[in-house]
Amino acid sequence: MNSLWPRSRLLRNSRLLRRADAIVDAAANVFAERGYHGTSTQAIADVLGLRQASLYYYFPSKEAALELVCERGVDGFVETAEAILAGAGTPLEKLTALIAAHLAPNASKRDYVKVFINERRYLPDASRRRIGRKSRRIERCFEEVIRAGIADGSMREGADLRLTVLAVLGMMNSVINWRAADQDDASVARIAAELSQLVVAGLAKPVPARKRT
Amino acid sequence: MNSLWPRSRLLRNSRLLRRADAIVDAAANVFAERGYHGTSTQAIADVLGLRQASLYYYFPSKEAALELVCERGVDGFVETAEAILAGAGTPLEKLTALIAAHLAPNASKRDYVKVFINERRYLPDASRRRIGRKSRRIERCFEEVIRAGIADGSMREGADLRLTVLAVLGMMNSVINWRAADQDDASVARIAAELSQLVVAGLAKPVPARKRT
DNA sequence: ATGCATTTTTATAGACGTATAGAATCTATA
DNA sequence: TATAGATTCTATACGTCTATAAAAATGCAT
Repeated sequence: MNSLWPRSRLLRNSRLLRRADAIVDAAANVFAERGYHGTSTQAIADVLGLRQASLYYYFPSKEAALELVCERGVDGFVETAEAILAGAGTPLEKLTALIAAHLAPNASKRDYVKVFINERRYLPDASRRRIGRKSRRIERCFEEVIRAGIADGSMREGADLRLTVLAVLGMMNSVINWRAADQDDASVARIAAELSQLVVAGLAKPVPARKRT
Repeated sequence: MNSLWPRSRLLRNSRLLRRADAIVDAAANVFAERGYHGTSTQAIADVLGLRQASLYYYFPSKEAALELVCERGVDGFVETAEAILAGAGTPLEKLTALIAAHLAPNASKRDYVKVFINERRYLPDASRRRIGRKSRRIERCFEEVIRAGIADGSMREGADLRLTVLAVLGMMNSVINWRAADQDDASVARIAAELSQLVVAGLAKPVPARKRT
């Protein structure tokens, strides 16, 4: 009749996890604002109305906190991207979907994404590499979709694939640093639409096709 | 017959300036690698084989050093961009030239540019605003050239101008963070060409024009 | 060589930052 | 309400960091 853990332990865990979540959220907030090295554990505690030393009940070190934040910052990106790649649609449609999906967390997880983008380089080697592997999987999704587009004739050949992907990712990742924090989710969708348009069609006006009939 | 200052003073100044240059160069180097807040004045001194306290003969504070580095990082960008805008050429040609000019310092002033891009947000308010004004002048150059392109029919209408400019700048500014440091100047030119192509033409294959004759 | 100005060093004040230990307080439940 | 365990607090060790002051060393013109 007993479950694996006593009820109290489950309760404890759920409360602990909720609180831990709030702590990491505060860390993300301050890291995003002032950068990892510019943030003192005191500043994180201030956001929560906690004492500086109390944080160490929830994580063993400041570095560990950064790791948690970055983890959440990149979480879901890979899965979503790979799902889009595996799903239905033309390469051009998938590219547009990838861009929209990549930008969506700009609204829902702003601080986490910002920290992931700007501060992950300060992670200790081990976790930086682990997280770097995820980044590379995302890059590969974009690569694959463009490769497919070239193969089926919908995208132009001749571009340096890797370079193009890094450029497009760089463009998308810059958004977190210039989009106003107080804008709504719709603004992210609008940005995604504009960036897709830019990446797919470019700025030049297409040569008008001769009469179709 | 006397110049404004005695010869010794000029000599002093030129030597002082050369040395100051080396100091700022070392600061740029370490700031670029570890970030502003991740850098101790000790680390800068180590690069030079100097004692930590000796740095303060050349600048009054670490913040002042960051300011000098950022200053040099953005220096020339505005002038070059405005010159291109004022010069001859079609908007599309000018856009390509702007992109090439914006990327060129990636090779020649790598550390300075990297610090300007990644660390300027840690500048004290006054200098951050001053340097921010320069950034906005650069943005305006891109805006103007696209506006001109739309006006003369060479670029497509309907895009959000400001958003497009920020995206293109974000794309270009990301280069400093992913281009391998040990590559030659030619690689920057190649990247510039690719990015121009991407921004101008997009990834989609143009609909083949019906027979021209 | 001497003397003056420049540059660098030593020494250190004083603030701040991370992390630990153990005491105090809170919470849920019997 | 008494108790056990969870959470937070106080106090503090200990290292690191920026910046200053004064002494020492160096370079240079005469």
